[in-house]
Amino acid sequence: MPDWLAYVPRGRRECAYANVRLASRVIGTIYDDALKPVGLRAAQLALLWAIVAMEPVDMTSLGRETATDQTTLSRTVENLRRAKLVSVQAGEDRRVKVIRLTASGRLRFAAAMPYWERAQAEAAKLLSLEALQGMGRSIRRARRSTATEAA
Amino acid sequence: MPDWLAYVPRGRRECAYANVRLASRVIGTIYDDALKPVGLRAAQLALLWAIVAMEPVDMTSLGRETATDQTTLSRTVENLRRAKLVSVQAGEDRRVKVIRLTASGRLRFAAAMPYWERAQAEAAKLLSLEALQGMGRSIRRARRSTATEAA
DNA sequence: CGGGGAAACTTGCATATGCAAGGGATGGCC
DNA sequence: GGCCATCCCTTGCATATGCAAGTTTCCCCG
Repeated sequence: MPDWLAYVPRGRRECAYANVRLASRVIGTIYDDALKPVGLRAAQLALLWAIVAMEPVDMTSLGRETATDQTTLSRTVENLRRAKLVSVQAGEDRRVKVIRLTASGRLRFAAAMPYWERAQAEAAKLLSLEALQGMGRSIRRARRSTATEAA
Repeated sequence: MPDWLAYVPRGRRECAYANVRLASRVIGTIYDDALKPVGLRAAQLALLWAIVAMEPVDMTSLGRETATDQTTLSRTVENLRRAKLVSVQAGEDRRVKVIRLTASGRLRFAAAMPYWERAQAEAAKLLSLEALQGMGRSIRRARRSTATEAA
């Protein structure tokens, strides 16, 4: 048997990325389906959620907290802006863009919540939300500490 | 405090999708970086890996096992084909496409393994690979049973 | 055999994702 | 006051992702 065959995912050596991406796709589909009635994609609600928690917020902070590349945010935020869910204004420092929810963004966010609840319940049937939460916490903690030591 | 504020992720109600997507992005970056020397993206290695395990395999089976939409596969497999890592031929049933690794696909896969090991080790610092594996298993199990009951 | 429906894949469109490179604004340093 | 390094964001390119709709091939049933 050639060496590389030993790496084939038989037994217990599974690729961490393959697992997390599988989970991401499956869970994402659940949320996308559930949120269809409010016309939001799962990723959009997640981004709105972060903005709700942080507003008024600039692109850089948002990227840092959500571990998202600037360039991705630049465009996903623009999508939310086109949908009139957020406003984007130049800050006092005019390099900075200040992002806020609009009134209709708040309404849409609130309207999404019951559907989000259902998706969350659906997801809970597939995997442990607690495990997921632990995973998120541990990643965020690790990122914070590496950011600190890099500074 | 308006009702919707209660849903802001303070305390313990975190969105499952936000967590899994965060993990997916962070882990994906680790693997992408690690695999740069062999010129593979993490997603491409994951797909090659599935093909290695299943070849010769058709699009539909590959999609079922990896929980990937047909249309996504249609294009990601085409990318691998352009890179000459896999071959795609019409099956006996000419609707079916039969996917196999090429010789150079095998070499590249083998070459990627040491870098994959490093990425895997790096990922293990951020989260529990065992937890991730359990999550993957539980999702796959659930999907199999729903597929069965739908049949 | 000859339709018609079903199966397997592809194409059109839209979003998300990120690296490399670019553009404008700031601020510190002279 | 002017210059340049730096910061913040955007654009160009490439990949991944999936729904809706289309195309080709197959097979069953009459």
